[in-house]
Amino acid sequence: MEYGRDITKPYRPADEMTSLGAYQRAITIKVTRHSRGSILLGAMRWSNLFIPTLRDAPNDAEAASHRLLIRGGFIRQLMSGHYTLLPLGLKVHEKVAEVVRQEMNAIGGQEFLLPAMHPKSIWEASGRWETMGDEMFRLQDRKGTDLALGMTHEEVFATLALEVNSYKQLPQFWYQIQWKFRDEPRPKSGLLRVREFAMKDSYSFDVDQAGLDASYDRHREAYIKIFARLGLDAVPVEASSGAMGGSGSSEFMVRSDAGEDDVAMCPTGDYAANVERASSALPAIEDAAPPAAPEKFPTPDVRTIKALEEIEGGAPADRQIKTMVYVVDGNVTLFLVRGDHQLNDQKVIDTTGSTDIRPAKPAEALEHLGANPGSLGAVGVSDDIVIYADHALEGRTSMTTGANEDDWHWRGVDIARDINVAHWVDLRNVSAGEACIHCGSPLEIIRCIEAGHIFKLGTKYAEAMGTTVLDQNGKTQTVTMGSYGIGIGRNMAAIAETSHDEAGLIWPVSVAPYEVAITVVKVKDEASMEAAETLYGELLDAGIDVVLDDRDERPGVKFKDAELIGIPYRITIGPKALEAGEVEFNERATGTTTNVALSDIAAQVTAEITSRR
RNA sequence: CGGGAUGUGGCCUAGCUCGGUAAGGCGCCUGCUUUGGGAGCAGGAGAUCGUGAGUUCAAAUCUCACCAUCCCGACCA
Repeated sequence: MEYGRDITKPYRPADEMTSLGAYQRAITIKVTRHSRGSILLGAMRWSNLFIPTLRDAPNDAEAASHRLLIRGGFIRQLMSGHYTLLPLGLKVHEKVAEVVRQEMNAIGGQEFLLPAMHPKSIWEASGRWETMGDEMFRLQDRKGTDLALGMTHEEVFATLALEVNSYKQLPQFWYQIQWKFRDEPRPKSGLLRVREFAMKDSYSFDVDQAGLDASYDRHREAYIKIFARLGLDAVPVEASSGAMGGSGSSEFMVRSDAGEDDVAMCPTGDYAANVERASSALPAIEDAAPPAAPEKFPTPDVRTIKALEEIEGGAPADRQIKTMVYVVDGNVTLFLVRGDHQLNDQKVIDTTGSTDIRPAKPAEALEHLGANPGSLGAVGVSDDIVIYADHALEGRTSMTTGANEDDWHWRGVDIARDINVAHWVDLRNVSAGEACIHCGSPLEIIRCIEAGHIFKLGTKYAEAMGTTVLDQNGKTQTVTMGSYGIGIGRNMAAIAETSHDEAGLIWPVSVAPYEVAITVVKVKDEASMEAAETLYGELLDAGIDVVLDDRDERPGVKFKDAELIGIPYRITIGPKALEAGEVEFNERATGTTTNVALSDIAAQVTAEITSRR
């Protein structure tokens, strides 16, 4: 009897499988919308599958997830930021999406599917046709009408919600899993940051703030469950709301060097925030009593904090005021932080509420302040220059700062007395080792992947679209919205990034491309192949997503592939053990192998897998 | 957009300094041998050396331009 490449000899049902339609149905992974139980599993013989594994990763792939997803035959790049999901990649992607879908449904989410292409008008209504800038892909149709490829869907959903008219219909949780297009300035690390990707985006609609708070909390809990099921250790952290606006947001962060965000975390777990908005407690500094007025003193060639520390009559960095000159909405604006602190750009954006921000050019500083960078300060500047100062400078006296005259500085500056601060705000970067604002423990700064982000949007978009309902008093109320996002492919990459070893990927059962592989050591051994086919049928019947490795390859090749691809369990059928009525059962994550009676293996594997879904 | 790097069969690389018409490994095809950890032998297919221009008797190699990709910084799921 011939095995191996013979696709005309399926396990079952033999007659059905000979029709092309039945065969296609069988090999198609179909994930239905409502429950895990209805995931239909295909007939999967490895000898017929397209799983192009590679021994070497392309040299321009650096991130572990990127390398392994390519080597394992999950993805291929078409161009920068655009990836093809190969059959194996699509299976994982669908399973991640299905976990998300189930948890959204569990909190009452209703699934939609919105167009990816939008008219200019709705983006103009929210003001984002302008503010999204180059991030938005734009195009025109044959009539010359301006269109955009959707990068998010607040506008469209808020428009749909025009048909909700009564508070009695609220809250509503609406979501979709759909493609987003973002013209990222720098796509990177395989699936971690791309320009075209599937996102689950959901939106809540409530009559009031209390309703929004509750909707937000329900999403937060759903997200915690989602990440737990995906095998991701995702920590909710306080986040900046960025371009979305709104009153608050949390990011779900997965610790990884491949990430792009830094999170300040208290080791006790009582505080975690993106450095874009993190704060910390600083020890108080005792200042000497200031002189009656600041003193100007010569500082030839001093242009840096460090140089000012070292010069005769200078001051340590924590007694200096660093003056950063920016242009905000066209106006020169000063941001002051302590000399040893770093200005955080996101905090500048968040506190000013503007996205039109750039550092001033030296010529602009010279024009408005009278000196070049290195000698700039806020003492005695014109009243029409708005000054923001960091909290760490509040109450400080006897400070040193630039005198707005090259080669001169002030000392003895009493900030309250000498500088006209308009806004006392948080502007500085938190550094590792600074004290937690809750418990005083030293904070750690941890590199993370942003796996999800939830926002309290408030009424911004509903107002723009005119989305209102009548409340219990018959009064018109603008609905208040939340929006909640999870990148499907990004999460897939995050799992790969955090769960692999030298041999390859280690998928959790919940998203594994196959739950178990049956590896036939010697396909030409009839007894082996028969046992394998029988077991394969039993597992299919039990609803297990199983692949039969019936390739006529040496066993080493098959073991390596199964490990690279990260299939959680492997059943090895070899002639010797089989004579004793046994097969090997191997767990990918631990590497443990046990011999199990052939008669017991199906039940044991099924129990193991179903307990881990 | 600023800085750095790279582009040679499907994948990894050599060749480039010092021009002479492309080499090896993996993979693929055929045959034989092999069969519990990426097999061996023999034969074979597959490359306008990113694109274009220039220099030269001659360009993968030198020059210029462009394109693409990756990495580091400003943005976000």
